[in-house]
Amino acid sequence: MASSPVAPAPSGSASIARRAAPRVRFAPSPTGYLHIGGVRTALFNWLWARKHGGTFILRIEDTDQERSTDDSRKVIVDALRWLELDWDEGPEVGGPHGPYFQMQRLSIYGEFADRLIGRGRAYRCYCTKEELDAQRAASKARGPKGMWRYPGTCRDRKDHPDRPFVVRFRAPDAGVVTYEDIVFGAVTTPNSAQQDFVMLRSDGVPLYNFGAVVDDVTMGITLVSRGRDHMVNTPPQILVYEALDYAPPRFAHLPMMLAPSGEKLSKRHGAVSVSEYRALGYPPMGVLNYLVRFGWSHGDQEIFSREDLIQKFDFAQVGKADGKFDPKKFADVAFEHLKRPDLTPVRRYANMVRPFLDATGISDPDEAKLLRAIPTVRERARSLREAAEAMHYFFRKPVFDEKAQKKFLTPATAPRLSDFRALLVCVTLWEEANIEAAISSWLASKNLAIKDVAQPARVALTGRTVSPGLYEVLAVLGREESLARLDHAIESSSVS
RNA sequence: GUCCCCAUCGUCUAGUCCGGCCCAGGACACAGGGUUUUCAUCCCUGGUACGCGGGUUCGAAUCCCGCUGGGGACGCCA
Repeated sequence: MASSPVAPAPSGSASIARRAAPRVRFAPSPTGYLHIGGVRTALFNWLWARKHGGTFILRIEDTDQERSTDDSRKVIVDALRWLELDWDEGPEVGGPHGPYFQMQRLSIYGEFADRLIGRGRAYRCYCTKEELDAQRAASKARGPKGMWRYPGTCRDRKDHPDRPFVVRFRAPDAGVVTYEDIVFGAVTTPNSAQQDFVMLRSDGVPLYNFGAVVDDVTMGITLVSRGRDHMVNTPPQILVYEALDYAPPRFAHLPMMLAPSGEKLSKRHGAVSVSEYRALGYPPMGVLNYLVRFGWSHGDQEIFSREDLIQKFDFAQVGKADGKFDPKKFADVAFEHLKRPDLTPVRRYANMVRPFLDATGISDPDEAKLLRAIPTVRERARSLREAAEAMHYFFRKPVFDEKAQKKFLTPATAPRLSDFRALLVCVTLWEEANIEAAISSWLASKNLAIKDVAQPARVALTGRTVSPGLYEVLAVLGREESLARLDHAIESSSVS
């Protein structure tokens, strides 16, 4: 297998040999939704590639045919696209090292397995699953402390051309594997702890520790970053690299993200999939920002734009300790992104909030009005869903909240509202500052405070007692619409 | 049982590599207060942490050892 073409080395005279552009990958198995912990892994890899002008590869590890589904593949791809974690090679974009689905690479694994068998580093094992299961059960029965390991029954057995077999790796009996983890430092594991693991199933489909290595080798992966739960797989994988005569890539394991309770983060702890967070109305960068700060830090900085992150991210600042997911902190980080126009420009905000507006029945909001409305709801909406809830009444006739109407739109308040409307008619240039100025002088002349009209006017204009500032609401609504709503409210107050 | 990893406020973390600037800083959360036309935003104040025990040192959150606690793995799952 040809080693992969990487970026050309800097020309000869350069005294400092620069490391070649990294090739990293995210390799999910399409067996469900895209877990938020998986996103963090994808993000760190993506960041590393983008920072160093490297290549980010998406590889689908679909060898578990029982659980893999095409739907799930689609969900993962959609989620990554939504998060804008774009891949340079992989499904839908192709690339020179494909295919990027493991089930389409079966012949490659077969080749590599044969090579290992030829070198005596792997062998065919004819033990049946039933036999092995029986042995496992027996050892379990012998005592709770006896964990079963494959005893190497077929290590020196002769080949049976007519019997089904799996291919096992021949693990060394002595020695150690040591590797330098970028985040955890030197990790040494004795080979005596390894066993002859299965590389290829009886149907020729590879298992994780073999498939991943073959793919990483043939795809030219230079750095593998994955969850700490995979750290135990690294020594056996390194053994395979060595048996194959390839230099292993660098490894950077990531501490795990647990549920607030300290358990493994799963569905029963609430939203864990990207699609759920998306549906809840959190912006992609909010999700990414929370995730990146989980296990990584850049001094005291909490909030990052995508560009900022690419510039500042480094595995050197990744911590080793596992942590617990905090929904409140998550919501706050997401809110910060929604609040700040420098992080979420108004047009982007508009695009993101539209589907949520649509869900409230506003399918084609007036663009100019939407752009005017967004700044007024930014700081009171912690999610896009809340944003839609906080502004849908700008786009349709308000429905009066019953209690609000009873309290603020009464025959007693009607005259004041009429006065209020009359003064607004005189405002020629309909802008917030002008509106405010006009109202202020009217208030002064009448010896009133804004308090005295604000709530009735608010209910008249929005239907509710809670809304952005009165002047802002008027400005968003526009002259005609404001006057019309006031008219309607005055009418219904006098009637009641 | 075997192997691997980890350990600073309730939570995410800075500080740990190169010991003194840390009687430990930031953020979220929590409690109290302020600004305010509603709701928010915003601002101020407060409490709470270096798991324990030994070393080394003039001096340790920082270095070493042990303990305890937590996590991961031991599949024809990934």
